[in-house]
Amino acid sequence: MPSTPAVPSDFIRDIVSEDAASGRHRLVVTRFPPEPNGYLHIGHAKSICLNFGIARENNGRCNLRMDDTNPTKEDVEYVESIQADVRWLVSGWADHVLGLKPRGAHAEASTIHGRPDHSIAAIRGSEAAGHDLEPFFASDYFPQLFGFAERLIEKGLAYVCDLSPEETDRYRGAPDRPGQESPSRHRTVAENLDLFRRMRSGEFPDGARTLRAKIDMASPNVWLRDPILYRIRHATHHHTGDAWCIYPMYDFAHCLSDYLEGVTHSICTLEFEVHRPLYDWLLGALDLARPLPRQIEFARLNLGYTVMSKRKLLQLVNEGVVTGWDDPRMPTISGLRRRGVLPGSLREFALQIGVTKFNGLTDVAVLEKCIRDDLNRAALRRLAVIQPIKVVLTNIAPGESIACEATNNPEDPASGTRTVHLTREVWIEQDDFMEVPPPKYFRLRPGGEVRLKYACIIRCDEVVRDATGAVVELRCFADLTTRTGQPNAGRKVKAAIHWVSATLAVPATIRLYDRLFTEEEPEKDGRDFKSVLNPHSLRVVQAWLEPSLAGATPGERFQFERLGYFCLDASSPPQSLVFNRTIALKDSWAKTKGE
RNA sequence: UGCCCGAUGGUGUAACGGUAGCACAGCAGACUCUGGAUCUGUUUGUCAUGGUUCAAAUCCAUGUCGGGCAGCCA
Repeated sequence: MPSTPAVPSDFIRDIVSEDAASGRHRLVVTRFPPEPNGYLHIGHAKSICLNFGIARENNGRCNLRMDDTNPTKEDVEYVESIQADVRWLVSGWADHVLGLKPRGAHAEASTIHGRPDHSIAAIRGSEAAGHDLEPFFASDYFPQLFGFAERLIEKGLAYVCDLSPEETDRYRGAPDRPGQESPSRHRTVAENLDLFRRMRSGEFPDGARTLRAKIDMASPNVWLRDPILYRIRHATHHHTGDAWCIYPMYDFAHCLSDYLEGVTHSICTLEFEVHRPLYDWLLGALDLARPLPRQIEFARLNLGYTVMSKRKLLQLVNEGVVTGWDDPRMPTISGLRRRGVLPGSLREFALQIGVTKFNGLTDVAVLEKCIRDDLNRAALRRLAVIQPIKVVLTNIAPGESIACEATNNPEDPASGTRTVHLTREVWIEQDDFMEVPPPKYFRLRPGGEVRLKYACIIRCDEVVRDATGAVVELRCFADLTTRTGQPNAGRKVKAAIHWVSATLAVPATIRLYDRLFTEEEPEKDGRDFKSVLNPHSLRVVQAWLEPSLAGATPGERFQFERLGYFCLDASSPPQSLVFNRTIALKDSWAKTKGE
């Protein structure tokens, strides 16, 4: 088992600890602020674990906030899925620090030391009983944000600009070339206020005007070249409907949303590093009454054999490469869940990979190790045969059934045992028999012996072929004195293989998943990620399962011995069984065999 | 090419001027009624060049390489 320190440490946690120790804040508050324009993926899981982990370690709070300032890209379907995914991931670990608000609550005005202020109250999971709660929405702050914008205008720090999108682009200059001031830059405060209010009342069409901060068109940081704060968009918003036709930009909305919620540490990914001066400028320009939040950036997750952007994942969904956002091959949280991954595995993964500013590529083996470790401890063992070959046990009578006791989970003695029945005809895996085996092959061969796990040792006496010469049946002798509790139970053979009774087994459909891409870096050297899709990422096969599996419930996970971990699909129809393979067991024989 | 950020074994990550450690992967072995799990051992590393210092992965300088930034996206 991986030995991860109980209290993780990284440069961000160090900063938070120092701030907490300095007494600068009453309570450590972080936030997880996804835009509801897609499903959450494992990269978001890293961020969730960081933000909720910090809140948890400091007995603080982590607000879930929809960063929904762009009505044309967002949808309620996404806000629903995001909530479900966050709750699932955090459940049993950090629910108590999950910050939400009473449904319908808005930011409220107050006065602090004679200065006007606005803030919104949060309720932590630990005090949530009896409340009807919902996430925070940046769009709930549109009224306050509008007020902050007016304040900026009044201070001469923002102006309404008449430049068209193309002109704005041209005037911005380039990273190595200063920009040029907009002709609108020197309007009076009164004129700006009037124009901004008319923008809001719907007097102008999309793109006609913007509100911009007045900073420095010659700044080497292009985000300080009079960035746009508001744009006109006559569009219906998923949360505010048609109440607004101007919408704030990310940079303006984000820092102030953090402030309104009392966020102390605003943790985001590296691409926002160049935005930090703007984040600080905006907060600094408004003379705010309470301590300001602080932005800290870390490297986003890159994982081998997958892509990690919502845009590309959406493309896979839209083009039918996968069946949906929750296709078990997707690196989405919902995909991993449907695949059978436990939330604790993802949390452990986040701990293992750490948090830095180095933009690296994480080996999927780390994730797989976390998934296996978790499932190894939790999953009940069952017997199943995927590629069957028939074995006839010649010394067992037709209709005879021999009860054998099978361990449910060797890692957890409390899980007890169950009974499996040995009959004259059983299925074993085709891989577990070879007529002319290579060296070091331990399984069944003509004249050889192998143990049927939990049952007895069998000896292969005869190989039966069909007209084409293909092996269709093995006739074997079952040494019943080698059963548990029998005199020869201790007899050793080189291998124990899995099996199911051919007469009692239940059929099932099994979906065998493999990585979605054939290359560890699908987009290496600018190549199109769709050109390296793995055509065998899904294989559907029929299998035979031990009868006890007929009662499995959707979402239930098992280890099919020697094969891997499997999860009854959430949408498995009641009268038939559909299992998803979460992950195969490590197979050192495959390595030996491969050379 | 302007600005910002980064660089420690194959991969990811510690060491906060004083013994380069951990995890994953790999390899070898032990054990095993799962070729799983477990256990033991083990290969491999401070981007380069200067400087400061008794002492540098760590501080400074220069260079190299990698990433980010020029949406009315977030």
